[in-house]
Amino acid sequence: MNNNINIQKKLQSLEIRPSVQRMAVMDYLMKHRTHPTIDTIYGALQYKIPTLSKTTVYNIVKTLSESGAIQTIFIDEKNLRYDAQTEQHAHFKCNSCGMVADLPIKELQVKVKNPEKLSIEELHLYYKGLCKKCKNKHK
Amino acid sequence: MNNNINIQKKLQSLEIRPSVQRMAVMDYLMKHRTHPTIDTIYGALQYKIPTLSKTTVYNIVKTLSESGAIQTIFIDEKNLRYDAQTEQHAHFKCNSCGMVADLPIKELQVKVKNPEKLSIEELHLYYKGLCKKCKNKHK
DNA sequence: TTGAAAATTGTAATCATTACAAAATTAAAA
DNA sequence: TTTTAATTTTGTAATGATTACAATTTTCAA
Repeated sequence: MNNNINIQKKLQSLEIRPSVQRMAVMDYLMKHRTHPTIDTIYGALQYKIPTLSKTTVYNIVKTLSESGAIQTIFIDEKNLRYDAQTEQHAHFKCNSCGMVADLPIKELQVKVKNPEKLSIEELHLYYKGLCKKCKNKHK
Repeated sequence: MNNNINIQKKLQSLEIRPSVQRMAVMDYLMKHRTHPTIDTIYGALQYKIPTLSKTTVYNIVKTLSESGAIQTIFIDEKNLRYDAQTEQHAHFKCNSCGMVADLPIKELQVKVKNPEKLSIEELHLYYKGLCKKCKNKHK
């Protein structure tokens, strides 16, 4: 698979050694835009890499997140979630089923009062509500 | 204190019985716009209400949050935080000291693609960066 | 005054995450 | 290639926030 080569290069460009485990996590996140939790990632990869440890998955997402290769999402009270899409976009969480989706931003214009001169580096946009399925059920 | 009467009325209007504990938590959140954690709230109130249990604080913020009296903030990987300000405003978290501040919104214009017809109910805006103190230290 | 419902409390359980040390792997030096 | 050091992975144990639950207390209405 030459997809692996891309991931390998991507990690190397961030000075992250492309171990089997790291490539697998990165690959999984790039192919599954579902904002998975650690458990989901671990559950999906443990068959491909039978020796995989959940601690390793924790270590890897930490490394990837600190280097900016992926994003950590704080939208759920239970688990952190991870996202390989690092360009700016909003997230939506269904308050009923817990599903998290991407919402591409078409237009964004925000101005906030900042008298304390806080040094702003990132902006995160989270929407909450009901997904289509849950909305219909609740009727 | 006639402040208590306001809080009492506020809770009653939301059909929440104004117990001593609930009034104290609501009062604390209204007076301390610091987005405290459960531990902070409990730590501050346990002297005034010596019988107070941390479980009660959990129960109360849940009740208040479900009724819309307060907001639950998902901005920190460790703890949930609570905010009595329920009008729309953004939050800022310092990536160094962890402090959370309010940022009043002067102007907001967002349009997102929503092909899945997700039923959007709320929007949360989170900024992250460095507060003034931490910014200066890091130099 | 009494009894039912609601709220509070303390303890135990759960569960996500982190700490840590040992084992395995990789890269670099000789 | 062999040796050595650094890095990564792994499993287990610890931590810490939150929840479950049952007992107690308080409140409210009959």
